[in-house]
Amino acid sequence: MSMIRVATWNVNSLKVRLPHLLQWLKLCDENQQSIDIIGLQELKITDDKFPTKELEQAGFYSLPLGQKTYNGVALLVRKSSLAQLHQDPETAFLQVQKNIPNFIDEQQRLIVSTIHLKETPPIRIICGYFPNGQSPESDKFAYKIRWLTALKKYLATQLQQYPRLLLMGDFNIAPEDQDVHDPKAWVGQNLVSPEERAFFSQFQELGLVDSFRLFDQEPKSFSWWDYRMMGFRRNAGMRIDHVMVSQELKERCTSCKVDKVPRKWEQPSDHAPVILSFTK
DNA sequence: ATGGCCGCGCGTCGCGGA
Repeated sequence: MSMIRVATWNVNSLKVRLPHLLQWLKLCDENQQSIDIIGLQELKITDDKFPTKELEQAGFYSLPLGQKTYNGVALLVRKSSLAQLHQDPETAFLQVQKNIPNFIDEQQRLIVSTIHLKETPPIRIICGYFPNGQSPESDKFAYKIRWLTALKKYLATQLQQYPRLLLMGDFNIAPEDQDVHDPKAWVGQNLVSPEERAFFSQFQELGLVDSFRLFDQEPKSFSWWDYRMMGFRRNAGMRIDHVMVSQELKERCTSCKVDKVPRKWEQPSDHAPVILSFTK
């Protein structure tokens, strides 16, 4: 009954948050809740500045896709969790895809790879930093819709190919009103619009499951809190970071949790990590 | 009370974030 743990975390600048990331990974280890695979978003650094060495010293291989100032995503995998034949930076990440195929994009928002962990079939991991969308009238929203449309198409083909598929990241979509601290105040805004939520439903129709809702959760569970207005202290947040899994993985899930601990630290990211556990 | 906080860049304010 050996466990795999996958986490997603929007770190809001890896340069600033590397100490938190390392601290958090260590804390998980100490609690016997070691993370095997991590998807990061909002790196805000180019690949030449990615802390490959520090993360390798912490026991992880990295697959970054960064850019200056904005966006940027990465996958990390624990070296010791990899199948023997893949315990090498060259073979840790297989069948890598950077950004959505056939979708021309300046913004670095999607990283995909197949990962072979010990004693379990390979897992297809998709890590995304979905566009924010600003407001439904904006050009940025139109871009978000185009991005989501392209992603949906890609997911459909990936699900045909990979029975063990996991899609995680900062979706910038609160799927339901229970994922919003004050649904009335958010009516008509991005993150909650019917158009964005329809994409989330369509991902579910493709066979992906919101793993968080497979389990009992505290009411008002969120993954992001605004820095302003004492958002975290008032628990005025949103649940916009998600881990979706294919049917074959769904059967194996044992828990999905938001870890609010690092949100309480000094100079935190505005997002908390979400951790999914499933059996091998 | 419609703001308030962060991180970034050729920067000392404006933009983007959600």
